Amino acid sequence: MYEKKIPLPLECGLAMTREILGGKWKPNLLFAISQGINRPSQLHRAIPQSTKRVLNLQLKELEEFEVIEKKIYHQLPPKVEYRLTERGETLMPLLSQMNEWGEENRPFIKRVILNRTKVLD
Amino acid sequence: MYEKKIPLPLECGLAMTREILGGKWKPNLLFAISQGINRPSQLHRAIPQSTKRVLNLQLKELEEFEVIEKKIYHQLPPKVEYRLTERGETLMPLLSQMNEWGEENRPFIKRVILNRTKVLD
DNA sequence: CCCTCCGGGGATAATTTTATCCCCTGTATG
DNA sequence: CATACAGGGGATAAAATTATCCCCGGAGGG
Repeated sequence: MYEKKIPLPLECGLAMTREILGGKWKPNLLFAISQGINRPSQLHRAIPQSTKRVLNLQLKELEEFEVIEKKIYHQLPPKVEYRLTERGETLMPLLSQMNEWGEENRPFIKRVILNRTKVLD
Repeated sequence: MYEKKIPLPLECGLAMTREILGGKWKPNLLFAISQGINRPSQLHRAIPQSTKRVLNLQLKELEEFEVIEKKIYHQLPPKVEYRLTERGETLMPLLSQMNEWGEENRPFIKRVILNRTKVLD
């Protein structure tokens, strides 16, 4: 994993949460897993904008912080399942709120983003 | 501002929220402003790990998405005050939860982070 | 005159995060 | 044999975000 050169503020709750949920696809992954979409290939199909590779990296970090658990079935073809840990469960309310707030404000935010380039017509 | 080359999923609530709160210091800024620490120099003193420059950039983005408002008093010495907009107020519950979750899990997260390098003893 | 404070930002570097590309084991199916 | 599926990851590039450096105007106090 990439080793940070700039230490992050370990005494700040906000920074801690950011460390867990800050990854681009982490919230989506957690959300999906909580809904039972818990196998790597399923997750990739659920989030096709990303790549297996990247999703694996983010999953690994979620696992490192014990927010999800990985179960490997030593079979052929291989089978892997992720699921939320207890700690992970405690994140769900937060995720829901993030999603709700985003949905409620989406129309506006979208407009702002699109207007950043449109103005140049 | 930097113009993104990879378009973000405009139909996803989580992505929208990330767009607003994703900046490294944005949650801290919002939190501080909500507490009445609302002048640029005060904010910088409250978040000395960052720089005026960087804080200004992030404040500008928060302003762009109408989460905060900037009031400029044309005086000498100049005076500027930020405050939450209505939209910004709706973020506060989210921020509180992020902070709480982070605080509750801080000991553990901290340990994980520190152990990433310590193992090499 | 020098330093401090208030506010600001251009230019550029460094860091961090994501993406891309391609290869791997092994089974099954056309 | 080729392709698809299940799982995985090294190497490297690109993108995005943060940091650093230094300068600006103007007022005020030693």
